[in-house]
Amino acid sequence: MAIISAGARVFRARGFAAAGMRDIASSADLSLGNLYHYFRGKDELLFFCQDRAADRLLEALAAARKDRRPLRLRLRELAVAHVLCLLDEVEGSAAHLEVDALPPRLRARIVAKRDRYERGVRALVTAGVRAGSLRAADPTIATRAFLGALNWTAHWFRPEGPQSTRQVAEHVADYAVAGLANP
Amino acid sequence: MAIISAGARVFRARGFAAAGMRDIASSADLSLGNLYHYFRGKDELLFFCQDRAADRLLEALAAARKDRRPLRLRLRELAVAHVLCLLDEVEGSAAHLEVDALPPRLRARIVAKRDRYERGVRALVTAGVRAGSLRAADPTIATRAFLGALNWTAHWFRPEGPQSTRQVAEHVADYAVAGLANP
DNA sequence: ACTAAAGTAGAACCGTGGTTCAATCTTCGA
DNA sequence: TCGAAGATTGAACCACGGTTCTACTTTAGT
Repeated sequence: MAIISAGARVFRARGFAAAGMRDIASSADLSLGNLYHYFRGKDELLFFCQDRAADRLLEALAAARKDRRPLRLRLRELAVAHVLCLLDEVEGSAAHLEVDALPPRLRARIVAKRDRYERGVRALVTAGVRAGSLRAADPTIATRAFLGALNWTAHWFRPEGPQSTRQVAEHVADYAVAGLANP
Repeated sequence: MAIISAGARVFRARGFAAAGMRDIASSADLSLGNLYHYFRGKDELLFFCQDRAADRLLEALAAARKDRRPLRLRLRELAVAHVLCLLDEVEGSAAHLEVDALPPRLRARIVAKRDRYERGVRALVTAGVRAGSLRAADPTIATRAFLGALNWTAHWFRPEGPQSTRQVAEHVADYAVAGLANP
């Protein structure tokens, strides 16, 4: 699946619409025609990128659900995993931007997974609110703002920077959870 | 400047690369050729959208600087203005996504303004940390996470939803500031 | 070794879309 | 009234890029 990684790399660098199949092919050390031997087209390639990233997020969600520690810690760990998914796995970044670039059929499948993820995170947040350890005037909005703080990392993080992905992920996660914490 | 608004609307709906000059023209009730009478090209149109939004953000920053209340309140008001800029002024949303779509010359001018804004916000955050009312392990990262929570709103907000832009802006701002607050 | 399936390549097709152009219509001050 | 500057149009140009096609090469099972 090195092809998917190459595609995700180009998607991330240039954006979906601006990314050319020729770019992706050469980035994957394939000829253009050969690339079409593996994928029906550009849409499908993006779909696989997004699908893999969504699966990874859902895995992290499942782990956070099994966990029995306080919800603050569980959400923090989820947040770290979320950011690492965006920064380490190149597919992740491509996945989170440009969800609407897909044709309806494929788009629906990704949106479904993404919604499942968001609902799961929201459930954790509301559980925390009920338990008293978290606070959120509007859990839906708070959850989206929480995820926004995480997602935006893909926009500004540069690997050449001084901090490792893990350091960045932990700092961002600390901030994101603090916004929900009950003082 | 109704043309800029129309352009921003299409940019936001379809994304820069996918937005066609024909779409923009018809959305602005202009013929394609006439659109080129007012703007040299697609790049310049995006540039004006981003430039206006950046100016609006800088205005909000200036207001937050003049303010003499506690930094938490000033940052909250800045956050509300920031989100409202994204949601109310259609140009705003177009501005924040796809910064890299511009040719180097124009891009540099936008990036300069955006950096000035981010530095200004970061200065407010570090001032709050020094004063003891705020807390941030890494002010640069915290500021970016803060702005991320705000910026991501443009991705998920739908005007048809139950809440007004102002309500959403205030909820998001509450969350974003809480992430910086010293408990 | 043989052959069928999969891998690989390069060129060509063709629609889309940014841009340009020449021509016509409005506006408005002199 | 006249004419120049700006507004407006529709069509045409042309490059870029997604996709397809056909032919050649490698692999793998019998």
